[in-house]
Amino acid sequence: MFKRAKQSRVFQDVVDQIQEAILTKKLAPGTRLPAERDLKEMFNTSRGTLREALRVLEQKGLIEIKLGVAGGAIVKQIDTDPLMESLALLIQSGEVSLEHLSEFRIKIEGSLVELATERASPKDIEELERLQARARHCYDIQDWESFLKTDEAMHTYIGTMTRNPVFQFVQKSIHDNIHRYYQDFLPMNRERTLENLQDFDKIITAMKSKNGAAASAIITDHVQRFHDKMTGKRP
Amino acid sequence: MFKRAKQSRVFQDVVDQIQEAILTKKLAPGTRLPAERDLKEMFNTSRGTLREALRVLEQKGLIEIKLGVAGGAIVKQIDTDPLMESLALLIQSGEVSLEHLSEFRIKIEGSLVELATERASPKDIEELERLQARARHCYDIQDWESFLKTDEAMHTYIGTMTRNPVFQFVQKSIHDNIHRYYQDFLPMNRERTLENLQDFDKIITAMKSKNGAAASAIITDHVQRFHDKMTGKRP
DNA sequence: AAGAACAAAATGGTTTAACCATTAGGATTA
DNA sequence: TAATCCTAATGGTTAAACCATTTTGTTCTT
Repeated sequence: MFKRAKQSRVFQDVVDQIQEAILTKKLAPGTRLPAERDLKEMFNTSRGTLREALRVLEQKGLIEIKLGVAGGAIVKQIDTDPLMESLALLIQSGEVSLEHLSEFRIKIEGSLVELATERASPKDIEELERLQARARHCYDIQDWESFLKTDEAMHTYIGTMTRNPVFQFVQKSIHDNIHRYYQDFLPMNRERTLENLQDFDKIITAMKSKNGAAASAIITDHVQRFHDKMTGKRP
Repeated sequence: MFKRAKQSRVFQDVVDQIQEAILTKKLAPGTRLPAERDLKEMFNTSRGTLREALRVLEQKGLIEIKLGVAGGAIVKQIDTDPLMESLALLIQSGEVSLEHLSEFRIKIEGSLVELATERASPKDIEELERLQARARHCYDIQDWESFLKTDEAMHTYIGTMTRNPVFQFVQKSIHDNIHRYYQDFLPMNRERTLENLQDFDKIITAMKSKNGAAASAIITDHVQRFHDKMTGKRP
């Protein structure tokens, strides 16, 4: 029925107060908080306790701490980095496997591409073609590592095109984490890379003609093939 | 080209060492770390610095700290709570809106229900029917708050049925966050609640006959209607 | 005047030693 | 036997000092 009353953790109270101020924009991104020695006076606490609070806020991605004179705690623009770090922990701990991620991709990436197609601006298409050209160059000089990076950038950019930060986070974190362990499971070679290039050619073509359904179908198949290779159904 | 060399932050080194030990299962969940006064000796550091490290690990969700004798830092089973907290921060900061979340739901929840249908065990269906009965009871006594909680529990349970932690996290975090701000946008009433009940009746029926496509279609429509109401397209 | 070298000061990072608050478990008592 | 109290281990907090880094201004050299 009731929750246990708040334990007396002074630093938690400091965290809450500063977090509240940041979330309600009383402290805008870029703002520099007072020095630790001043903050400790304001909160009527010791410097050690205050620093524990700052450590927590830093870990949450709400502030960034710089050294030296003119240094201090600076309010950060909130981003998805802490989210991605948490996901990486789940993967590294084995709680989430690459197969799990890959299965999720199969279900989501088609919808994502469809949305991106609907909302694509001419500039977006240009950027995709620029990335695709770079990928082709990497293929030509057989630089698989750079190819993978470009591939990741393309997927991530398609996420951006949805104009929806949830999709953007999903896309970024999936590909960031998949690529981090890619080599262990599925080393790139000439054949796979070429297949990848051709798929993206088709996707960009479909996007240009605003054919979201087609683009979705192509990438879903693309992802499905990747999943099958990884899980060894078609080794 | 190069990253700046690691800054001398002793507590970060302590964090890394303990995190490494946890992720590689050298420290299993449930294990109790030595007392702070002992750890500080092992790492050859001061207690303050050590505590900053513990604070970070606690924030990451890797350990839990208990008070009193026989207390201390206990290795936690990693879960999705830190991920959900990060998402909540993004929402509270306005970086992600409920409309963004809702749009994401429309695209994903159909696939999720389809997967859940494929993998549903008889026990799962029983559990869903139990929850549905509870929801009906809440409807009968017009307890909208409990109804919402039960509704959230059903969605979350369907996530569990996918047997894929990624879907589980997505479902949990979406509904946890949507319901947190539900009342502000869309207060429940007799009509909406009844509609909700009927939709779930259909979904469970479709699941029982292993008709994933039908279940998917029903919930997608359900979510779409919710989204339209919230964004005011059909007020 | 321009640039290089140096010095000063502010700030975060760390250390030490002490005391307070909480809690499990044993000792005591009714 | 059961309730109560005491003890000791452990996390939480405080205080004062010193170290390390970095910006900024000053001085010296050419």
